[in-house]
Amino acid sequence: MSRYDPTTSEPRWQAEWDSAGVFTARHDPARRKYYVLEMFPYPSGRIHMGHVRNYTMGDVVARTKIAQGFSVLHPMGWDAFGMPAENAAMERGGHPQDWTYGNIAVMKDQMKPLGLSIDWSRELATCDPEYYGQQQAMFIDMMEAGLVYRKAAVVNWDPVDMTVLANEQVIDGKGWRSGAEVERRELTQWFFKISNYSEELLDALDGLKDWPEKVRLMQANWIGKSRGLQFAFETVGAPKGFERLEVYTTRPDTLMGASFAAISPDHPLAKALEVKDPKVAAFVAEARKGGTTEEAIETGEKLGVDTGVRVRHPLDPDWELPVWIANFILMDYGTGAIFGCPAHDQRDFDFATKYGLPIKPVFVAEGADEAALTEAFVPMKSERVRFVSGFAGEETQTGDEAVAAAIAHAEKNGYGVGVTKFRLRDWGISRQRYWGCPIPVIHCTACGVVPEKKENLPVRLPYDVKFDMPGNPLDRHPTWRDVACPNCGMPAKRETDTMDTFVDSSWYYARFTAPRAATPTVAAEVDYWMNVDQYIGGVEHAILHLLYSRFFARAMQRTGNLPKKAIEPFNALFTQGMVTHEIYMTRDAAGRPAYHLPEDVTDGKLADGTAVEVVPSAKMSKSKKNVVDPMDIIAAYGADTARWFVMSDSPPERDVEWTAAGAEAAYKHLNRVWTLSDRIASLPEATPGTGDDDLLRVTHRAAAEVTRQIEGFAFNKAIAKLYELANAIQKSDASNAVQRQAVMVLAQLMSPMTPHLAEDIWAAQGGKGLVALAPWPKADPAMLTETTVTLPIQINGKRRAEITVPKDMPPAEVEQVALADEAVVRFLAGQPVKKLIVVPGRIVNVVV
RNA sequence: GCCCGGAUGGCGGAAUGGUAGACGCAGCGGUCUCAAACACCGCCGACGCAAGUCAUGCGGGUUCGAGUCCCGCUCCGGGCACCA
Repeated sequence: MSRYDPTTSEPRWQAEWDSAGVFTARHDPARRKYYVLEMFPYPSGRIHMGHVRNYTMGDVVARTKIAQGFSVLHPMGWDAFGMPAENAAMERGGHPQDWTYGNIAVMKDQMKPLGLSIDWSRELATCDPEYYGQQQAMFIDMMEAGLVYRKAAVVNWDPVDMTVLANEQVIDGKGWRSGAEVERRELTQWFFKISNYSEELLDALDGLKDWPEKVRLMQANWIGKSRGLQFAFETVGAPKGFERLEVYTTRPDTLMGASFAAISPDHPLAKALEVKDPKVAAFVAEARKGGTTEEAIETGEKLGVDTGVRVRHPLDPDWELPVWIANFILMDYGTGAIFGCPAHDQRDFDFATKYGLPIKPVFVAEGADEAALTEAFVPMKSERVRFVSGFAGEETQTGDEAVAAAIAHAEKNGYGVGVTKFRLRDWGISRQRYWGCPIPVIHCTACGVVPEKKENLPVRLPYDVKFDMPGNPLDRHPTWRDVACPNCGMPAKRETDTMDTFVDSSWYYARFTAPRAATPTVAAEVDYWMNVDQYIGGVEHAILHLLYSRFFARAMQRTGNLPKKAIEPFNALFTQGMVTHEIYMTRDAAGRPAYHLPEDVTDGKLADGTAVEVVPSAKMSKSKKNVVDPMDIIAAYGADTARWFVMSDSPPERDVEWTAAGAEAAYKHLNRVWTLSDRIASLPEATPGTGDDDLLRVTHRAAAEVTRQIEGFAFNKAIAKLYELANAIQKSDASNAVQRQAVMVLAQLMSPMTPHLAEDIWAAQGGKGLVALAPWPKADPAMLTETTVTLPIQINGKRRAEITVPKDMPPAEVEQVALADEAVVRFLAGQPVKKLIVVPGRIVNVVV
């Protein structure tokens, strides 16, 4: 008898895998490659259970593919630029670079004991000049390709700290440190022309068959292709230069219901009016308060001011509409100006009701009378409506038909044109921060904006910076900032904005194929390894990161940095759920919450006996202290227990709640499996038994099922099957040889999830070499077939009996057997059978 | 506010439109033990003595048959372009 002892055996197997080079990715043209990638972590300080879950999923895929004979690339890196490093420097002193590299060292040390099949020789960090220098080279390539430009864009401005704030740093419209009311302010910023690819990024979604449907839908809605009418109102009483007001609408069919026009507070007309009209100026100033997020704008109180300017209705020159400035209109979408049709848009309805503007229906529900509206009538697109006013006539039609008719009418009569627009905006990448990739351009008074010469790359971040005052320290760094113009040699200034960290993460997957190359990528390596076959990460990245990566793949190909294929970076995507935990909270006298770590809470009480309030499970977060440190679990039970737990029970796309009981149960099961193997190993050679064939069939069926479930990303179901196989071996009375065979297959099938225990069992049963390299078990189809089948019999849809018949019995015979069944006869009680439905191999339903 | 998901026993969950609750946890009963723990065996949706009835967030609908499809809600979660 020997004990399951993960603490000593896990490091031993990790050393064995290392020395055998099991996980080193090899460019081997003779073998099929498989590239599996998990979204790389931000080096926040310590790994958490979410990381364990994410990387274990990737590991299961990678290990299965290795066993199936693929040449596997499974790399790891660090998304190492970002705000937290600067925040740490401001709060605790120190330097973002030191903080970041320190965290990377700690987290790497924490990841090693998990026994992940990572090729660490390809490790990269985005804050490494070796990485961001290549990124700068690509930025310059993109400039040359016309994919980069500058324009004014709004940012969150903290008027007290005199600094730009991230959306995260705006809390209830106020700066997180100063508490001052945030304003929207315009700044000249760098942009990538992702909008050049709107149509293509949308169309190509159809080809992403192995992406979750919901992610494709979210991206499609985000890109937001719409067909609408663009036309211009003729203005009355507007300042010079504003004789026309351009409007885009997706609902031109409601034009006859217009009761006002409205423009964004950021619209040029609003800016022109604010100069001369104090009332407008006051409103616009008020409307610019608050953050820049669409959520803040859309959920705030809808306010407006009448500018006094009027516009003529395009279909009736005598009909004038007032022009309002409204705080809910986004300058970034359409033309920043709309017409309001209160009868058929709820937001316009609320606005009109509030300010006493007319509400005039254009159509009513088919068959309904025209009556006063209590809310906007917005039909579904396919719903037929009856027009009661306007050019579209009296006939009924659907919304889609009406829109098309209205565009046709406008084009025929020359007052507007049908246009296709996208909601997707260009990608603003400028950040007024230090800890990011410097934008490699120089501003020269004579030459304008000049890219840095490629031979001068990387433009390195200076180390000697201080974070003792708000703002970007690069702005205050004279020797770094003040340089000679690369073009004319005259004194010039370096761009001090750095890049959005999403840029860093938009191409790292390609860099992994040649992480040390002197160019961003290397054709031969990209050709072999790309695309990523399986990408795994959180659903919170469903839109931005994934869309930016898809854009970057295209931009890189355009600039020759991603040769040949790789138009789509990720062939298959899996979005995993979060790891959650209950939150334990107490309140102080003032009612402010205090949070407590799970390890400090026993039976709902703190050590001093205070009862805690239990808040339902939520994403593990440091601020709520509902975290379990993976290192504690590994120390107590070993990595395999943590891995087995996060893969069992919950489906991987859903959240999983970490519970101490669950971890304990996982540990117990692994012990049971070890004990089972140990018992079989200690049986004398050639111990006879009964039921060999049964156990073999169970083993083959398990191999088939587990493989199917792993390949379908249903790890919880794979684990359920592994429980069944372990239970079956436990109960079996088969011969020693067959039991050994079964337990070795069990070890192999478990090896992606619990690789160390699998090696232990493999070795104990006399397996050759490492189980990590043993060929994946293949089920014999002959062992999977059944000869009989049990069919439930329903009477009027309720299950009343069951029969067991040969699998291939013809339906007519099944009917006879079913109707002759004693229970069926009893239930029918002589009633005539109206209908009999036999679904072969499935069910019989008798209708009376 | 807008876009996208989710909801099934005490708990996590399973179920190509075809026997609702696989598998696991907790619980209950038993074996072993002086005893406890461990381990092992068995039971385990609710109500009912039983036959059976009721059960997949709520309200409708389609179907021989609905957890699954359709319509209308509720609650919870993710995203909303400077968190990563």
